[in-house]
Amino acid sequence: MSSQAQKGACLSLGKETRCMTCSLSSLCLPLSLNLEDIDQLDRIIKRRQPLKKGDHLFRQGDNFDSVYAVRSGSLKNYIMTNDGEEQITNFHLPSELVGLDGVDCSSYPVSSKALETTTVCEIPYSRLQNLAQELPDLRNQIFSSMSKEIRDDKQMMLLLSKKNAEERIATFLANLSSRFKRRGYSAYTFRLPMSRNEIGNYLGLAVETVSRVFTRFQTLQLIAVNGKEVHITDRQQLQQVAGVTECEIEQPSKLIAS
Amino acid sequence: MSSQAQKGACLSLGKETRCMTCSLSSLCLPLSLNLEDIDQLDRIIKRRQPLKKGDHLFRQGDNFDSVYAVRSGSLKNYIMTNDGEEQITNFHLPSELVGLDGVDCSSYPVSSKALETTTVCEIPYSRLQNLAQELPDLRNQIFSSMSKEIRDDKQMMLLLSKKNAEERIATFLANLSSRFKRRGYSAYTFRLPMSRNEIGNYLGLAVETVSRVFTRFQTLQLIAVNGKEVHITDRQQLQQVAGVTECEIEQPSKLIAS
DNA sequence: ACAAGTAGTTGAGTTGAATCAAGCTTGCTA
DNA sequence: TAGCAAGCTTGATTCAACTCAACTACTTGT
Repeated sequence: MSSQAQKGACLSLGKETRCMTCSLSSLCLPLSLNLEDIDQLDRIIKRRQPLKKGDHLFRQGDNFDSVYAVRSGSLKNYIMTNDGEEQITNFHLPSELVGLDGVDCSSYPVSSKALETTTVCEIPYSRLQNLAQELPDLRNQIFSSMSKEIRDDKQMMLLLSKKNAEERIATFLANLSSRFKRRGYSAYTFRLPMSRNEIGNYLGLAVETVSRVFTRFQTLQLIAVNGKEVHITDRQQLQQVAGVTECEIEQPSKLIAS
Repeated sequence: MSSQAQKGACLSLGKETRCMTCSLSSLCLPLSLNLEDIDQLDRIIKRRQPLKKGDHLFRQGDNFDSVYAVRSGSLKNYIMTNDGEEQITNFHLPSELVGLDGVDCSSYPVSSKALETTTVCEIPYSRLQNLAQELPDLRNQIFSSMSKEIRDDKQMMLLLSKKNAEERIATFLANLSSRFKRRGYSAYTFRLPMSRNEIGNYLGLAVETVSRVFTRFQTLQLIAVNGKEVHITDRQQLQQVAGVTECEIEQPSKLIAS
């Protein structure tokens, strides 16, 4: 478990860790920043102590000062409803940026909590802002990340407003599969970092429904599940149930493609 | 109808229209750009011929080249599902920016269609990008708009995944009310620019359900409806049904507040 | 001014997912 | 390693919203 969590982390840990040598840099900095630019970015990034499962990276209402890149582990972001219920708005895997939705607020509009032992790179926003002025590529990268988040959110709205339970879960699994694949893990066998409860919360379904659909998908030979371990037996069929074509699941951005 | 649509438009129409004299500038450019900055922005903005009801501002897949500010009228943005159904992701009222979710794509990820006669200011993205490099305030303004959109999207997810039909419609009406108020219209009496069908599509409800809830709200003396004309009789109660506090409906951004 | 189509309302019946309830499994800790 | 709590699964029942259907009220075009 610990070894799996480390796979996505930087090659050399400790104080000497640099963006330039980080195995994630091609994902969290997909544009071709030149070496000098990377070096500048490197200098403002703080490496933090790992978060333990259940620790908060930040809480809704906390003073907004930094954005974060996940290095290993995973996070859930959630907002609170008036009656104290939580609504999960996102799960974050290694290389993904967290906290950009706080940019124009004095405080974070969501809470972010570790689902397992998790390490992040902290990027103080005020310094990022200064740096963005000098580095057009970096600035575009931030625009790009935000714009991707907006697009993903629209897809999520579609899911929540039009898809039934089976389609939601198929979409969720196919999406996770693509994200793991992109990060060099298997697209077919992976471990869910979140509970059934959290999946249901995120997808707008009751836990029981999540459980039932998992069982149904196993009967249909689409997946094989053992606790949190998932094996996708028929990826194509799963994507068909999801009602999406491959490219919709994780659309490569213009900048990555070029 | 036409006169109402014009209220939000620039004070002087025609070729001489300038951001500086536009009654919307405090909304679409809420930060304190200095006069020189506004002048620079002014030079890159194109005023377009009004769109007629049903005209597209752009279509999903169109080459991304500009973002737009609505001057008068209204737009709906929508994505297409695989089976050709549309999912409305947003309605846009005067002063709101449209098209920012295309920033890191070569093409718009959504379509945008006029709900009535609508005028927009076109801002060519390549030139905005150059300008953003020189004007930190403008750059922050763009970050800010995108980040607000992300926050709104999260609230929409909460609505779609946790709220029932009554809560959804109350939230929708309370939100529109706040947006009209902010633009100098009445918060209590306004005209819905969209059909019941479009409201249902947006909120993840059947048309019939929208209609029934409208009727129920009238019986409860929360609102009075006559076709597309809505009068809010008990705003406080409506907000209570919506399950939000006033500030959540249209959260002022840090930049506007400061 | 009228016909025809579109948008909105209302009622009846159906249904997919929620809720309630109970049993099972896993993992922690004392 | 026994005992307990939390997470997960499965079944039975309920219910909010959907679908289908019929009717009414507006538009719009000729």
